[in-house]
Amino acid sequence: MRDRGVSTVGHILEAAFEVFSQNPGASLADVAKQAGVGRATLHRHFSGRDDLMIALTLTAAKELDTAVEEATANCQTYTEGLEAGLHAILPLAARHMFLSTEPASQDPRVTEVYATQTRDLAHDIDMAKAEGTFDPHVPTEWIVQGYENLIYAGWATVVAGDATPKQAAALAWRTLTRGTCP
Amino acid sequence: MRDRGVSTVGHILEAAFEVFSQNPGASLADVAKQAGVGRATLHRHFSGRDDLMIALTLTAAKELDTAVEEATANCQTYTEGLEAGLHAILPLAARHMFLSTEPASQDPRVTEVYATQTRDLAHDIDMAKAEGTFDPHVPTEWIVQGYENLIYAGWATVVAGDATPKQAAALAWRTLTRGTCP
DNA sequence: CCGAATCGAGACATATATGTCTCATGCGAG
DNA sequence: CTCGCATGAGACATATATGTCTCGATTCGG
Repeated sequence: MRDRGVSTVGHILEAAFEVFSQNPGASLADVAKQAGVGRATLHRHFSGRDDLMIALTLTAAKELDTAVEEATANCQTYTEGLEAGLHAILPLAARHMFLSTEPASQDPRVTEVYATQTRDLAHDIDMAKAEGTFDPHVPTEWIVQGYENLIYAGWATVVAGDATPKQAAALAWRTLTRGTCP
Repeated sequence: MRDRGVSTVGHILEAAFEVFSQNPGASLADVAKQAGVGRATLHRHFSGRDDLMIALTLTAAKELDTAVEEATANCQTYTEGLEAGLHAILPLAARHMFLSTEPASQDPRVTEVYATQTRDLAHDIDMAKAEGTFDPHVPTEWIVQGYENLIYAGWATVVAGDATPKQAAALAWRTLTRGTCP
């Protein structure tokens, strides 16, 4: 197999992340232009908008998975893993957030990916509860939401120029665990 | 002036909040249908999509302002005010969140409203810092982001059926101030 | 060098969203 | 009751997004 095909698909996906991050309603022509490919070429690889969105979701999930696995490889506890994972996810948050505002895809692979991600995160949080990191009286569902949304808050802070990714991740973790009190 | 005109505009705005909350890319026809008015009637009151979005933004800002002012009328401290404001804002978050993903409007009224909101919140947080509620070493910009995003997290928790609005607001405030540690 | 595959550009048809217009209807004011 | 006004329904034109197709250029393997 030539690598040109793979490269083209990669360019399109990368361009789609950039364009849709800035404007979720952008046209496929905008994506093709950003990717530096013809509009027809985009359609050669993705049958349409839905198909592209599904590919973006699966790509994003894989990127996330890889980044988290790599970051948590040497972690001894679930608590450390969650903190390291937060640091790993934050720089990737921008490209993935627009997907959450997308009308829910009916594709079974997409729904399964989301379910797996949430389930795994909830599991790790439950384990971290057992390690004494989180109050057992606080619902795990809430901590999941807090984890995800504080990552988004961190990314927003980075975009605003008010922190580096590392600083933002540290603030997010501190807030989730100890809050912002003195 | 008859009240029918006002009522129609109100219905359209209300419908737009509902429709765009679920699908930011919905058509104006969808909005008109949800509002129970003709498509032409919508165009009689709003020149187009942009005009409608601006009206939604200003309406949302006014709703927020009213709710917060009412909730904080009897508060003695800035800290109490922030907590009461969080409780007041959370139930309204759903209708406003989609506006933040909208491509930034160039309308001066919109940009000014956003600037004022953020400035006021930052001011209150600075005052609450002086009251000892927040660590002065934590950037105010971060606390602003945390405040806003934990509200969103709370709303998401409510939508998921995992908490009541009151519970979610309490969890958000607790997390922002003390975190989720035991 | 030759052939196959892929690509960019662009023409073309279609679908949807948008904006404007007309006309008949309903409802309240006078 | 009659008039006037806002409305609903729908026709109409336009713009944009989308999906398909063709053709010539480029690139890589043989």
